[in-house]
Amino acid sequence: MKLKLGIRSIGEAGKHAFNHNRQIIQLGKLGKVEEAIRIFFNMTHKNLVTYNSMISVLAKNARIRDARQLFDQMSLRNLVSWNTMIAGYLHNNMVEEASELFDVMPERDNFSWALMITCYTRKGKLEKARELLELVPDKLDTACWNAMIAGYAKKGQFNDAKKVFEQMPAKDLVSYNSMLAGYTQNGKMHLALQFFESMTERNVVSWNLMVAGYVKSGDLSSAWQLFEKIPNPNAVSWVTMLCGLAKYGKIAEARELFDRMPSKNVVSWNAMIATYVQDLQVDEAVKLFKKMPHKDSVSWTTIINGYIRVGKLDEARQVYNQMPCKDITAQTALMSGLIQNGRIDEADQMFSRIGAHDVVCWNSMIAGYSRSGRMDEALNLFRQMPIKNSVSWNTMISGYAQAGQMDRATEIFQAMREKNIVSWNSLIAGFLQNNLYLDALKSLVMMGKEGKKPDQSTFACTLSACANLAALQVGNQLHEYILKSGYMNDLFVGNALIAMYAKCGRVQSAEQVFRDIECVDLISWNSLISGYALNGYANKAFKAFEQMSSERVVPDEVTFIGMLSACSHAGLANQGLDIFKCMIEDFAIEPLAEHYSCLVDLLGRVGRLEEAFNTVRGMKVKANAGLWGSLLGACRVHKNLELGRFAAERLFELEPHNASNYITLSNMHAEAGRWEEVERVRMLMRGKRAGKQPGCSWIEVQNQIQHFLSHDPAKLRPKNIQIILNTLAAHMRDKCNTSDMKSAFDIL
DNA sequence: ATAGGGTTAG
Repeated sequence: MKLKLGIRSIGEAGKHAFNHNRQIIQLGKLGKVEEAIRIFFNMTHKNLVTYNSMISVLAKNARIRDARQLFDQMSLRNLVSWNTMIAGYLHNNMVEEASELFDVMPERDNFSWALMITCYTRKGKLEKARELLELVPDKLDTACWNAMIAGYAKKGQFNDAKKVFEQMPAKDLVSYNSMLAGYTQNGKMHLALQFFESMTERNVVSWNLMVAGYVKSGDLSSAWQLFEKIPNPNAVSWVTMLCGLAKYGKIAEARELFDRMPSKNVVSWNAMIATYVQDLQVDEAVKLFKKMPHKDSVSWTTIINGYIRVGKLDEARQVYNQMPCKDITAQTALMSGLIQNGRIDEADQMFSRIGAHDVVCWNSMIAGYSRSGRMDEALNLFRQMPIKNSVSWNTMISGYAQAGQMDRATEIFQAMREKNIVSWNSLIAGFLQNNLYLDALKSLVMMGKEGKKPDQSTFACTLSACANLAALQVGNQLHEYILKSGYMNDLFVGNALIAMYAKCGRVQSAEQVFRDIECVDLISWNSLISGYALNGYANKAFKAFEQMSSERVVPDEVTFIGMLSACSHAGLANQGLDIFKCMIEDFAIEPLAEHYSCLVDLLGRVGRLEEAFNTVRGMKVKANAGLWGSLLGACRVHKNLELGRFAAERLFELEPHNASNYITLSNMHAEAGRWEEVERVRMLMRGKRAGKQPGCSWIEVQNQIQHFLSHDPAKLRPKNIQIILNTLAAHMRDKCNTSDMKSAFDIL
């Protein structure tokens, strides 16, 4: 009797534990770790599964250290406990820790081997994964083989993937899909289609892969055709197609699809909300958010981010406050919102109050400090964070680079164990930002030696640095490199090349690149037009504008900045005015301060100062320093002291520490013989402690950068350069009215 | 009920 009762009570306790274990797992999936932990501690009858489940939940919710602690505390472990812990490390990208456990575990099964192989493939250590695959005792278990195929396929090593695929004794559908994923994820849709059609058996995952592949490669109509043929589309199929439409701006079509979905899950709702957020239609997003039956943390976070993206921080905070269970993602979202609005100290307070930071949260705070130039605080956090990922390291590298501390950036870079493309890009961009071309180029070469191929952003950032520095020689070398590495068809790279050549004064090369690009976009046109403008080719700019219109490319704000500045550089005031009018009336573009700035420059140069000033008075946007600077310059040339003084005073408000504004005004007074005024402005300048940044320019001659500082001692210059400068000065004196050009001679 | 391999949302 007693025994029976005992057994029954154990049975009931077991049932109890069973239910609690399930609860723990479910809460873990919802990200509610704290609640899961509470249940765990309140359980009187914990069994082995309870511990295993708790370890899994902790590991998957950024509490990997707690997970390990619990694992170590267990008096009895089974194989699942070991596998769960290894899976936890896999989830947190901690391969070394996983490998240590794998080495000491008492026995291994197929799960253990597959886990470890996946660990290595995720880190890109394919040789290591391959070694392990050879050692797997059970050759018929497909998971290990499949993990290996996926590893090769994701890296684009199709031949290796295919070899493993053909070698494996028993294939299942996942093996086929892993191969297929390799093709679709790497944009090889031709191969993908071939493989897909050769498959005798397909499931919805195979179809979904194809649709996603077409979406990714920009072939929306093929994606749609395939989507419509899917025998039993599931939620993933619908969401993939929806996001495909959203990606190409077809918001209304995406909504239509959403309304047609037979069964919507949370992900479907979240995808639609994210689509509206991405399109900055936050009100629409909120409407759906309020309607959706079950909100999860992604739904809440999307709305919070949506409000932040449109600058409504208060609304974001309200939503956050209403959120029932604030997980780390939501906390980080709001914290980033504070950072983006420059409220970094509030963000830091919030950071301190967060209990369990994950890597993303640490990284966001570090990025916040780093972007505001507070590198000491960034470093402090970086040192404190328990687990760093590549983003953490890269943030520090670009932070130091922006702060002009390339020695520190290099130190961080060298201390990094696994450098990725972004690390190299950050370092190279840093060198370029700090005018260290040679170091940048050396890094580019070193990067190649270490087996890392530069990507489009390597080229885009190096080219834009070359453009800003007019470093033509480096730009040319990059161009050759780009041609060799096959990135010429990338629009980012192509457009950066156009801009580089244009800014280096090589209009013909810019045109050549423009012609070589297979399918130009608006940015390509804008780069070309700005290039013409910059180099004084107004007629070419006009022609390009006509041609782009005939090809049905619709100009934007930037196009018109280019067009107006083309007119301005060529002294074509009336055409400029016409274009300005056309922009507003025919293209419904609201002029920005930059457009007005061009207009003022345009009118000011030809002496139409009254009109320039009336333009400024009539404008709706706030005038910027560039605009007042143009007006002041024009007033000096055309000797309008009264208006010049007005413009100068606005400039003193906007940039009180910029000495050149004070100097221009004081020179104007001097030229008019008003010596008391000269003294007054000089006093004002001293009062504001305005410092003069010496005028600086440089050109590249035979791979050497030659710097020129205004008023630098002539003896520091090479003799031949000084001779050229003197000759130039003589030419200028010959052509111009000396008193007007006085400032131009400052450099000589 | 807890651990592995292929597809979707922040």
